[in-house]
Amino acid sequence: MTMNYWLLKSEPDQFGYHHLTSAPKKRTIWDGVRNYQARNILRDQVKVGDLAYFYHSSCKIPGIAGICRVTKVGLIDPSSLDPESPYYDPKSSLDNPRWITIEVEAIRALSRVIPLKELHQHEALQNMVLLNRSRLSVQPVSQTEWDYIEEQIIAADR
DNA sequence: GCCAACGTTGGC
DNA sequence: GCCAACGTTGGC
Repeated sequence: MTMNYWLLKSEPDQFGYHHLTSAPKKRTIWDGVRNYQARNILRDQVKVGDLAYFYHSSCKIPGIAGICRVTKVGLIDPSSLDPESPYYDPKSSLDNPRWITIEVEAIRALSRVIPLKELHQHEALQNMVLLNRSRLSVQPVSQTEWDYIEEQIIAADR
């Protein structure tokens, strides 16, 4: 069986990692993604059991804040069907849903946010999607990159 | 708040 | 299907 790794962006002012850890069952539906490439990844590639970095964007110190695990896939994004939601999409419906997403569960917060600036400094991470396609809000992390970050950055903090 | 990068829309 | 105009993301 193959294991996939991902990076999910969220603005901590709206929903930070601590929101996830204090949510019921430490879980949340990853709603509000309205970019087709990101949607396609969520719909077609992300599997239950995959791990993901929870990344804080558009904030004072952008970076990786925690780790989460995928608990459900193939969910219709509820916000897309809710006329009250800022993410409402009138072109989406229950019968023909346009925005498919996942549920994730908090695994652990990192002892510190690993700043984007720091990731940039590692030669081994120069090919990370995060450092090259900065606007994609759901993106793959390679096994090599994941292992490097775990071993060289996260473990080094302990 | 600025602005570069880049995604989306819509006229043709 | 092209591409100009426009909107959004996100680091700084």
